[in-house]
Amino acid sequence: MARPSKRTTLREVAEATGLSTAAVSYALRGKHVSKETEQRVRKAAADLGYEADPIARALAGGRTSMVGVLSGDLQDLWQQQLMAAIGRELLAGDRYALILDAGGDPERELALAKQLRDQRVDGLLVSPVDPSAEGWAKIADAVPVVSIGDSLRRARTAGEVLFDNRAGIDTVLDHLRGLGHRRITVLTPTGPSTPDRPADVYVREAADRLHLTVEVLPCAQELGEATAVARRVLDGAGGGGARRAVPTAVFCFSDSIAYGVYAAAAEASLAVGRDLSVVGFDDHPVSRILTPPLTTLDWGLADIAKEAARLAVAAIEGRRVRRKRILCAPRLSERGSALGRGPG
Amino acid sequence: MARPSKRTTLREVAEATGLSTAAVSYALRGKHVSKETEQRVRKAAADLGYEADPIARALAGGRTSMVGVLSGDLQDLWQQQLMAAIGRELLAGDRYALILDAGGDPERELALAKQLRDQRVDGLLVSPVDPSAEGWAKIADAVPVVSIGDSLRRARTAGEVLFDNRAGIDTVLDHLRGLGHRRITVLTPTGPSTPDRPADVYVREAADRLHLTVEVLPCAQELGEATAVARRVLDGAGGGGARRAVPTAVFCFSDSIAYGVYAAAAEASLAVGRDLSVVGFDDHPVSRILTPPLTTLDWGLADIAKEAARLAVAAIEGRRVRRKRILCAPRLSERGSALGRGPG
DNA sequence: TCGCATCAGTGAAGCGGTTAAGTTCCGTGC
DNA sequence: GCACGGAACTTAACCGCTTCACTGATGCGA
Repeated sequence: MARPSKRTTLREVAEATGLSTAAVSYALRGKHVSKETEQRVRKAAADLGYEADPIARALAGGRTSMVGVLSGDLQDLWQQQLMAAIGRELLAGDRYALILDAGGDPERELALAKQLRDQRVDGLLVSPVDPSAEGWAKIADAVPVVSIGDSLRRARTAGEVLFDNRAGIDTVLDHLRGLGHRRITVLTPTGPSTPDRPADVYVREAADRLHLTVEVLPCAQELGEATAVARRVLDGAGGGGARRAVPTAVFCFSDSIAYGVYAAAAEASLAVGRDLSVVGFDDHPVSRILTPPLTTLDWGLADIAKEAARLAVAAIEGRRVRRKRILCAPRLSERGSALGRGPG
Repeated sequence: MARPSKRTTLREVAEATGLSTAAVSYALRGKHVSKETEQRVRKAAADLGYEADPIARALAGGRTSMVGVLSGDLQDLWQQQLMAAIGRELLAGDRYALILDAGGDPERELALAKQLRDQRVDGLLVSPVDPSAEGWAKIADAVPVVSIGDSLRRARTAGEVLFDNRAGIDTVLDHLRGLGHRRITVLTPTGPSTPDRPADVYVREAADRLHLTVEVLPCAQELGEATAVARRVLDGAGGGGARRAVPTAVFCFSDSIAYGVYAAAAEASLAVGRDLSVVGFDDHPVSRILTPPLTTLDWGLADIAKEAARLAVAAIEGRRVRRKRILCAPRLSERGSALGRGPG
């Protein structure tokens, strides 16, 4: 529990080599000293098992080689995938990825971001719950921030990887319309107070254009809750409790939510694909092994992780980058969960 | 990019109140000072928007209220769930959970653990790749460590949450035998050099006892790779490449792997449940919405997260705890993926 | 031969807190 | 009336590293 084995400090290496701590500090970072002393210092450091204390280093203003990765809601399976992928990407570049979960709470999200900033992470990747929060500005001023999925409107970020949601929505609704669907329910993730996310707007625009009857409902990512919401939808008892027509297709803004619909459909003995079409949004690996495999959007998770990491690393290293705003286009992974139906 | 807005420091609060920094430091932690000054200091601190710098605090030897959560392999869907659950659990207790991923690499795992220790996390939760590594000892001496899923044999940990693997294996193999299966393939996660994990041993013991023909194969968590391995198994071309009999049941040591088997079975036009029985190990939320729903073991993930967090927090706060070794018993979630078959 | 960069290395001042060891001041018990 | 003890603060020494300003040597062109 206590800290028995004191670690070797810079000073000890200095004493061992007969140099000043400053010289050693420089030497170990390959600056400013002769090749010869550098070798000598490195050897001594190795012999003594010296490893720089990241905390002291951070306090004195150095790099930490830590990068914060902040998920808005780690309950979402796709976010889990994304965070893991980003983590690996960064690890490959010898940086430590600290993954944090805001649990869908905008205040917590900001608090965590601040904590990360205070920990002197070199950079911060965030898939935000509340992209328009004021707080981002100050954070982005202190550390390079790359946002994923949404622009941090109030902040000057180091880059962003965005999803062309409008394209995604158009693609899916087009597809569903082409299959003959007219009455569609759209399930979007609940942001406790998701402010001006324009997804709803896009949905309504597309719906108007395509003459579709859509209903947009918020829905949590967690399977149980998603199932509950889906149950109500398939019951015709959605939204306000008013009894209304059951949709022929459900378009879910995350595969997690789609899984809830599968569960509810099974309970109601509805065959997904035949009796009810379902479309997801993320192409989670599991989606392809469902029965029927989930028709969903593929945004290229691996690339997203790669691009996001690249942007962050570039910013950290002070490199300029040509395009700091990446817009990902979706590809429809057409599988078996959305099928045609006679008109009506 | 630069750090423009300097944060208010302890000194500034001291000056504002006409006290010494020491007094302020004490006051803010409610020690050693009169009620009156404490109030005065708190007010000044609030007015100035003072927030202690965690790095400086850590350097000086204080608490950080950060807890490290280290996953051996965040590719595994169940680990994703577990880490997320632990994160929430800790968050609820006002501690920051830093989730890291060792990517299945034992060396990296230790490096990350050290990094975390050096970051002065108050505690460390770890679901280890290599529980018998020497390195754990020194880490556990510097920070309270709670291990999940395996004992850190060489280290004096603050607690452990273990799974009764033997019971799990017995349960599943018993179950499969009862259903009439005799030829069973067991797919275990690859540890790059998983040393003395006794799972294989348990499997063989149980197999001998039950007169089963089992083959144990290592398998990665990632869906693509798991599918590839499963493909070979269903091909009868497993292991060494020698042609041999196809098993009637596959027992997977993680649901992730089971998903790979589902995928491979679909490719081979085998109906899971009828033509091939599959059993998983984790009860991932998605498992219940597969077709057929995956028969798997339920270890009570929520409780695991809760217990692990509890042990860690207790250790951090220096509380003694009655049982620092929790053994979780599995419950068989019998669903549709493992069904009976005639003898043979 | 001199003046002036340049290079290798040193000293010391932080970074922003914590904490052990005083220093005052004051109420008490005897 | 006085030594004593504790409350309330202050002083100053770190924690371990980075970095700025500076000192000597050395090289070198003029």
